[in-house]
Amino acid sequence: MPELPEVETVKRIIGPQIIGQRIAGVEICNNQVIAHPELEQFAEILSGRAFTSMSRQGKFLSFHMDNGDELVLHLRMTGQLLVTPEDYPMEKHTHVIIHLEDGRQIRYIDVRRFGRFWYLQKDEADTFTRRNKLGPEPWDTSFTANYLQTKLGKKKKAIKEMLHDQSVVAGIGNIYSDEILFVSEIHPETRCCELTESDWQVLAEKIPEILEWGIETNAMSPEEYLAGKGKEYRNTPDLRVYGREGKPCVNCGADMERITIGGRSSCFCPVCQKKRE
DNA sequence: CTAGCTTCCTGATAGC
DNA sequence: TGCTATCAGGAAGCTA
Repeated sequence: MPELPEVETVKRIIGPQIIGQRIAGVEICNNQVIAHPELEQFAEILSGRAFTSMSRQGKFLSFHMDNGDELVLHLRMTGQLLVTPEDYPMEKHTHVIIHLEDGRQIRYIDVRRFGRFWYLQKDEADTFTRRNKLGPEPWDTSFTANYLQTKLGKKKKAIKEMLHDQSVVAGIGNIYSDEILFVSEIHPETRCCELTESDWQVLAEKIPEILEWGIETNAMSPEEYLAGKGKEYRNTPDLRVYGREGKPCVNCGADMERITIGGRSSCFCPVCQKKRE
């Protein structure tokens, strides 16, 4: 699933291919993925605009337009963006096709159709995307051990669940939360109120470290991306934890275990990640 | 305010 | 072999 590192990867791959390009037309094959404005307006308003830059906030992607408008996209579970030649084979779950003036296309593919587009005109108040509810990026100066401890230190919820709360820190999903807790040597079920000051310090350090590592290992060429990696969002990042139930821990060799926390599967090493007493 | 449950959606996989 | 049931999960919406 695309999390912060994968969304950043999409931005880095797609951005350079489309910046400066003008939109010739928009085809919408499935209206569910357009959240705002109304369908007819969406295609109409995009046509003729040119892309000036791309940015990312948490798991939200933004395309900035030459007139100050902004196209926002959240990929949710299975959303994919591809820049293709005109005659590139069409994938089954293609919902939006943005035609560029040079003939290439930006295609939005989403098997489960949870992803959403919003088009915001310059100065239009964003009451739609909830980006204003996002917490800091992991690299913000405000993202510190003290911030985490103050925000979460009294909560009874499992730390694993709270790492997914986008208002605490933007960008973490189920895969990277497992990786983060593993390198932090914290059991995913540990209640936030049971974590020590040193745990919060480790988390404040490991969260940006793991997400940066994700971005670095995802690095790939646009050709590799189009050839199939775009489907996985990541370039075999060698996950140490996620999906390794029953396999040996890369640190100690013990069998990795899997449990369900807040409805999400969680993998961890029962030896390296002990619960706090 | 929080906790817990449901919804959205399809494809992969498990079980019979 | 072929059917049905379950699971996967980001985030919002709902109830208590």
